[in-house]
Amino acid sequence: MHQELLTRAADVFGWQLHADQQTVIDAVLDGRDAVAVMPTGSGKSAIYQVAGLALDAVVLVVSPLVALQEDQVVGLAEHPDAPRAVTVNATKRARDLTEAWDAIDAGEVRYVFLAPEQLAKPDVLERLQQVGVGLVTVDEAHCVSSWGHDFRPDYLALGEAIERLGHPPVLALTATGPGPVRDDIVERLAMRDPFVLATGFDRPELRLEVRRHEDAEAKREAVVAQVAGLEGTGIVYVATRAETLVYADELVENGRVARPYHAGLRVVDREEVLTGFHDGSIEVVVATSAFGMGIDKADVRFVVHADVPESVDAYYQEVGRAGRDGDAALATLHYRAEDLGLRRFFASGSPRPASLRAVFGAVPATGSIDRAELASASQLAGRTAGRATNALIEAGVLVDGRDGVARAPGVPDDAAAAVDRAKERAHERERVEESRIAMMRQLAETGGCRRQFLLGYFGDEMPEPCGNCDTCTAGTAEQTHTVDGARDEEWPPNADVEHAEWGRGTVMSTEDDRMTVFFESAGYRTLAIADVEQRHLLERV
DNA sequence: CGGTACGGCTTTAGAGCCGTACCGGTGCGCTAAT
Repeated sequence: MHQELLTRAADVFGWQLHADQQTVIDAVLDGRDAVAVMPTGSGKSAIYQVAGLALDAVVLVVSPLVALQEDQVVGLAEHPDAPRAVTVNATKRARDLTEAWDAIDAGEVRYVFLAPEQLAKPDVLERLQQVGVGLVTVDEAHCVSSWGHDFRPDYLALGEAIERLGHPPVLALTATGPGPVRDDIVERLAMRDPFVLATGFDRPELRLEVRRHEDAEAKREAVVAQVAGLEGTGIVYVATRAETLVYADELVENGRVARPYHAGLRVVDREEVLTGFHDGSIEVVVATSAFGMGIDKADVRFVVHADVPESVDAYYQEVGRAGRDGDAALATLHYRAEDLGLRRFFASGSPRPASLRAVFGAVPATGSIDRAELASASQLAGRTAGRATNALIEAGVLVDGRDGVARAPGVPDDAAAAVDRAKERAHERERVEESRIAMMRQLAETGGCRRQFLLGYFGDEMPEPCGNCDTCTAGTAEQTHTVDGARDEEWPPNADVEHAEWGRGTVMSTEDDRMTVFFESAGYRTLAIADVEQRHLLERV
């Protein structure tokens, strides 16, 4: 990287960039797409901010939460020599929005922060096309994979929006990107031969524990008793909004300064909890998964899961909020197999066939239709229409085109066949989701080292048990894990394989007599290595 | 999928059991009512 740019980064922002950051900056300045998977706090934002110093065009930053965008703009404005940054979103007053766009048009703005929903609006895209975008950054890029399909459909249309901006270099940033998620991001954002950087996932200062329960009542008592006795600040994650209230009450009765947090609270209450947590006046936040992105407190001492998370990815993100200062921290999962039921329910909501038919029927046989028009033409709620549309696009019967959604070329006019294909594809997705829950179950139920399992899931091999988890302490980890170098050579992590029924897959990890493979159509599958070898279940491809 | 609330039932009046219906997470943008 040029010394000149390093000097400017130091002058403007006061940063000494480390080698990882520099290689990614070099890649995007060379015009390449890039994916950077780096832990929170390792300076991901510095990558696009410094790249922006070297570019003479707008740096678009797609970010999931408006509140985070405002924080980033404030953060940039604290550096007097930093280029100007603005946000574009629906919460802004009309006058401020006009002023922001005027400044963008006049070339006075370098960083533009917005949510993917903005890029779904034709006028926003048109104005950005005219002013010219030099780099598209997708922050928290795992949202593309986890939210795009149903919750926030506009995430899936990002790839098309990027094409319409002339495909400037695309930079995807996330802290959680195991192979399958990374591949999904690359595909959805239509990235071309991206430079991929994934730095270490291990957080050795976190002690990992799982406590198993049979009875729901006993579990609740155990959680309250544990958290009441823990030192310092922490987070208790629960599955439902109602539980945040129950646990917060019980913790208060047990002498802790605890507050509930979930997305249904009034904005002022949410802000109060966030502020109190950050300044230390609130010791324990009992929260649903809404309490997450943007939490940046160094001295969180514990994360306790009162309910099992939906995936290993979610678990790792949530426990990763403890111990950012590098001091010892505790992550305890209170596990009941029955709690997985709620996760299955959340994962099971494929679009109804009637919605698929309505959307397909509303797309003209020739030409295309705007996504917003599609919702009204199909007489469905916006979100239902968006999900059904994405399901049809995923199934390949519709395409996201320049002027909206259109019939895929070469696909028959037959609505029933189109709906069947989309149903089949949605079913595949459900199988993948179920397999992710199954991996969470394995992590909770394994007698092996938790950290070895966790790192294996992220494609990082850890040769020895970690010594800082409950199974290592209990001694079961040592018994369970046997490293077999020869086997590892034959089925190394990230090897591409083919299975007769499940098709193409990627080896995630091998342990004991089993190996875990991620299949695009069937998700995570654990195979007995003896079977694989004797019955030739897998082929290297 | 699993928990809970509730209505109806009974070896019928006070309490417990059973079956059924319902509910459950994440945020953007926009609109209507205040």
